[in-house]
Amino acid sequence: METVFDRYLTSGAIIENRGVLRSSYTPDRLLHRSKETNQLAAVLSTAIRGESPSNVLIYGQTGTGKTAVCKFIGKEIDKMNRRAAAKSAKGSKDPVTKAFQGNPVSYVYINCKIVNTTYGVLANIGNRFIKDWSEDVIPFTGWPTEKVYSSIKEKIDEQDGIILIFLDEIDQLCYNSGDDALYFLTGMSTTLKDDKVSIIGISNDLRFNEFLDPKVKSRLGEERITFAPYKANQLADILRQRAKLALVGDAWDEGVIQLCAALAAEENGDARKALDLLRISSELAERAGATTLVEEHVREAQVQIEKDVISQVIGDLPTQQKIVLLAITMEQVAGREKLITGEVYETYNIIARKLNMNVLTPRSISGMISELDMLGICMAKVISKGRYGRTKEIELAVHPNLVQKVLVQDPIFEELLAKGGLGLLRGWRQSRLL
DNA sequence: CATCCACAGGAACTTGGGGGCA
DNA sequence: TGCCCCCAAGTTCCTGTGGATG
Repeated sequence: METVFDRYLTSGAIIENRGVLRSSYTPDRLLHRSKETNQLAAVLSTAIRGESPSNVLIYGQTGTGKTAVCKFIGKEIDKMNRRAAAKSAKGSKDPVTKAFQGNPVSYVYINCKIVNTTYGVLANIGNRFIKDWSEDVIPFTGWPTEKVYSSIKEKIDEQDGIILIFLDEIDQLCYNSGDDALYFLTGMSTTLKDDKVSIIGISNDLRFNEFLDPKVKSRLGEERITFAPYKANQLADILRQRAKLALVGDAWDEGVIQLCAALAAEENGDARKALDLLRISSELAERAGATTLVEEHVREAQVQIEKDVISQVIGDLPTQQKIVLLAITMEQVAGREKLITGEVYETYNIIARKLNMNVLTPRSISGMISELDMLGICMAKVISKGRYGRTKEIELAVHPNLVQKVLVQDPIFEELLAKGGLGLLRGWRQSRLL
């Protein structure tokens, strides 16, 4: 019996192995990143030899392979550990293995965009490292941070071997909770009996550590590795490597690869973007029933990605921020081109009351407008209107229909938008005057 | 040229919901 | 049960400010 899922579940005419096209997939061989991989391996190998490990800061824009290289290194460490374990029984004379046996290496990878508090980072390290603790000894909240710190320090002290802590998007950690966490972690290696903790910070913001405590800053930045953006031809190599693994042999050609690479190269050589283009265009092509991927699909994919990203961001906004966005959108639909903070607040106030939501203070709304600006959903420029004060000039940066389309899916806005759409504002204004 | 508007945006504090520990 | 902690979201209080206006 045929179901609606069949055509999507059976191996497609174009895609054979979808996972390979995701940017989170780590291939066996990283193309065009051997220099960086070797640099990192060289720094970390001093730790493996038992010398005191350096901390490393890795810089590079999004999609330059920072995370991929770190995950690759992680895989290699796993390999080494397995090799050392296998050979230990026979009393190996292999010098590499010998070095490794003396200093087994373990590592944690933490994404600081997700775990962005001092407590969270420390608890994560504790829960993943401590061998003789059963899982999740440290609760996700409850303990004093100091206690988390001292107990993991104590356990690490007892344990043999080197510990590598990969902190991806380390800048997010600093924005959110200052340098407390890094202070703890960089301090850990100095207060332990032996040096055996190394922090590998990954950031796409070159200036994130400017305001850190100088001591933390210098300890953290002992070694620096910078990742340059990929060139178009390098991106093409990467795409070709993945396409061979992921796509049906004769369903794609060089032109498609070149186009994906060229479009991504325009966006600061972002490999993630390149892979997304290839993956989405293959999916679009398959869904359209095509048997070969052509350049037209790639162009469609580009439009699609753009829209998806924005929809995703808007959909994930907290309710109050959605109300602010709706206020800006409705004003704009009602014909106002440039709003100021006060006007947005007034409209926000009306909508929030219509929805029976709490009405927040102007200070909070001001902050939310700035956030919408940072997310690229609206543009908010601080201007001075002289006698008439200093404020932000606010303008929507996305299409109002897109906002409506996304917000209508939220049950909170469903009724309101289904009834009157974005044009309700004038009616409300008039009824308020009467 | 000082004034003063309408906020910007930092910082400390509060609230409410998660939890631990004795 | 009471007192301790963590954390995010929001509030309160605050000082700062570009430039049209009188």
